[in-house]
Amino acid sequence: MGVKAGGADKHALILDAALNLFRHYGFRRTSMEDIARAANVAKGTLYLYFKSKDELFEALARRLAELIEANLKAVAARDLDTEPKILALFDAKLGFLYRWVLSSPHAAELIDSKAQLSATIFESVDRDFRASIAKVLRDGIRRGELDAKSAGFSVESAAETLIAAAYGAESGAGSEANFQDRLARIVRLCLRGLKKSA
Amino acid sequence: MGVKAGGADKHALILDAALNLFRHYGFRRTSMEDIARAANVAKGTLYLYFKSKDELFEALARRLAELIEANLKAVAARDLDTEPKILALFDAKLGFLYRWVLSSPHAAELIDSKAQLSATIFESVDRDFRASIAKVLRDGIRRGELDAKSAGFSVESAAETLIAAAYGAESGAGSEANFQDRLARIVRLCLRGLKKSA
Amino acid sequence: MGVKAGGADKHALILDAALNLFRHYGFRRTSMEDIARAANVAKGTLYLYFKSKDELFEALARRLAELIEANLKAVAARDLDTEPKILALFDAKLGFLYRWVLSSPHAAELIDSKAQLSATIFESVDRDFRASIAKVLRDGIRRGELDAKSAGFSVESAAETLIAAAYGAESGAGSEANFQDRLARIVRLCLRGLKKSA
Amino acid sequence: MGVKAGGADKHALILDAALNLFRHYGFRRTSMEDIARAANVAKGTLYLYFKSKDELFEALARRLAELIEANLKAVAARDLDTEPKILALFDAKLGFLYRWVLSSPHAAELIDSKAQLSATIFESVDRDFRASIAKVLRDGIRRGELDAKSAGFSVESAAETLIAAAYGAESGAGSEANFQDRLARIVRLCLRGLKKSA
DNA sequence: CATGAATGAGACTTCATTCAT
DNA sequence: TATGAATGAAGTCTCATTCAT
Repeated sequence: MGVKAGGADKHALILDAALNLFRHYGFRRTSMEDIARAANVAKGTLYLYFKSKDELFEALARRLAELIEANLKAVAARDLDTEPKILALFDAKLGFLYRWVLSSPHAAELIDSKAQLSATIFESVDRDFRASIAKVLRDGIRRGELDAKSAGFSVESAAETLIAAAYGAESGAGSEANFQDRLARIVRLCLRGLKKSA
Repeated sequence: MGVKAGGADKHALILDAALNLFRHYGFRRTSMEDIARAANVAKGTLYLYFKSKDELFEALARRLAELIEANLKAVAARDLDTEPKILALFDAKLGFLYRWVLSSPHAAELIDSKAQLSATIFESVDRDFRASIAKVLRDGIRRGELDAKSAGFSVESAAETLIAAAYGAESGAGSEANFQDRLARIVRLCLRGLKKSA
Repeated sequence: MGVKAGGADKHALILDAALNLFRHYGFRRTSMEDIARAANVAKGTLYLYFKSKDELFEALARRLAELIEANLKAVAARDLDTEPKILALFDAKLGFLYRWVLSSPHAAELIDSKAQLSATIFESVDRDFRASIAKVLRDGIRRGELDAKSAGFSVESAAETLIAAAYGAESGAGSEANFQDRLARIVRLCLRGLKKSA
Repeated sequence: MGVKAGGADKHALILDAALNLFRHYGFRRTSMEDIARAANVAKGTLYLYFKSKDELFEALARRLAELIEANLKAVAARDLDTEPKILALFDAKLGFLYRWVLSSPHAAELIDSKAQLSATIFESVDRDFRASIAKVLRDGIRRGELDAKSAGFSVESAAETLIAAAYGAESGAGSEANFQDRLARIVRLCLRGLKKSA
């Protein structure tokens, strides 16, 4: 996952192996045995680093969340126009997620696996993300490009709606290119819906 | 699923029990034993009606698809304005799906379970759905309410984008009310994006 | 089994179907369902004619035994030389058995299935058979062709030994032609061993 | 099987337990649970050593084949007269098989169980065996004791016929003593049939 | 820290047999 | 007699987790 653990950090090594297998075979079809083999450690070793298969999965989710958080921070610092910025933010979160999880044929299972769990982990990321999007919208409104109010939306509602719509870009996208396309079109369409009507 | 089979039609009885359990516990956590118990039949009886657990699931998917198809047909026949019609169509498909599947904490697993399978089964429904949405958009354009072209979309592209966006209404909606709200807002926002810019 | 039951005698009809299936798929791999289907009756009907699967098998064995007994009687009445008569007797029993049972890839299972059972059923056939063979040997001795004594055998012992040897003709014969060949050679060799040493 | 593994070699321990149970109850009537219990291991442990019940059986067959092969080699090296040698060879193969398999009431099933499988495994043993028998016959011919040709047999045909006949010693022998008796008589009778007719 | 043999609950599926019609 | 839907015991195999070394 970007972090190509050499051999020292078994924790990361195991997580890498696990993510890889989960993406290819799904959570359930991947046995602890498989993970151990892929990580070149003994089965028992997994339990030295993770209390259970579920906790291993949780750690994975946590790591993804951290990486996304970092991505978001980096994008937030960049100076971009409204639409490019929105797109960049979506790419930092959704795009990243797509590449590492959603593109898997077992995405659904992975997301489901411990839905509540993931929810907790991604909560703060989601909050930050919503705030970032809202901020961009607010900037756009301040600059007179957008006008949520006349469209009947509060800024928060507009942000939430935009985000929800963007999540739809994944459903059955098939390829990342297609996913990016859809995402761009959804964003474009929604932003147009938020434009000041002359 | 609406059809509360009395005791005669065991096929439906079993499917009802299964859907119920799948929604509550997910596909894998629901054993054939559980289904049998819930349907008040013996384990072996399940195999008189369905060759395997997978086929049982398939039958369930097929039934959902049929019901959705029927819903869509009914809505398509109604005479409504653009936005209400779009919403009604989405409700006939997404709303229905939400109520029976997506609202489950195990929705993802259910959708994933036999992704390819479901894909095949829902293919024709999806096609019809896309066609219906596109038709409404075309009508809107003809009546001068919408103008996809000036928004930079072909009708097909607009329909696809709208549909994708609408699918996002589900992600973490939490409750049907919230889901309906989001859906309405997404549709409103997107349609506004397709309005003729004065 | 020669008796091609028309439709009146369900008893025989079922046995025919069963033997056929047993030969092709073995006792265990043949379900009562299969037999019922092949016999064009309902599963429950089987239980009107046979108390259980085992009893059905038993009836089959009994029928085979009867047919063999009849065969033996017919051959015993024929006027033949020593070797041809021995061969004819073996064909009436072993050959018949080979054609209907031993040639099956599941012969072993069929023979085993209820070994004790079959033993009882075939006991009298075996006794008659041994007696017939012994009689032929005695005739041969009387005619001066054979001389069991100088070979170190009593007539009974010679008969038993010859029969045992002949049973070996089946083991891995592969085809009936091969089986017949082996049988002929074994008989020839053994009879030569019983010849008066000049 | 002679090798009473203490507790270290579970592989052998399991095979011993399995052979024992198979002999008493047959292949199918013996469940993996039974084998596990008899070997004092957990069900899952069986699958650490054998991929499936069938493979367990296969391993058993292979082990028997190896032991027989060793037996044959030992006997082949001994310097014995024609008849004793033939008997010793038969005992090394058939006798051994009788003691470990054929004496079981479920012998047939065991032999049948995976007939093709066993066939492959025992193929080379059988080939060696046939060669050994043929060699003894050839030696006997060279020494002038036997004369296959005047009996109308080639050496190979004589060997094959003798072997086939010997296999008959098993059918319904009842006890090993009886089996050995029959075997001895069959061999004696057949060898007498191959003697030079003065 | 690391190993991997061992465990055993639990899952799916088959099929001989019964019984209400 | 005849039916065939229903039963449920029994069987094979998987895999997360533990623990002695």
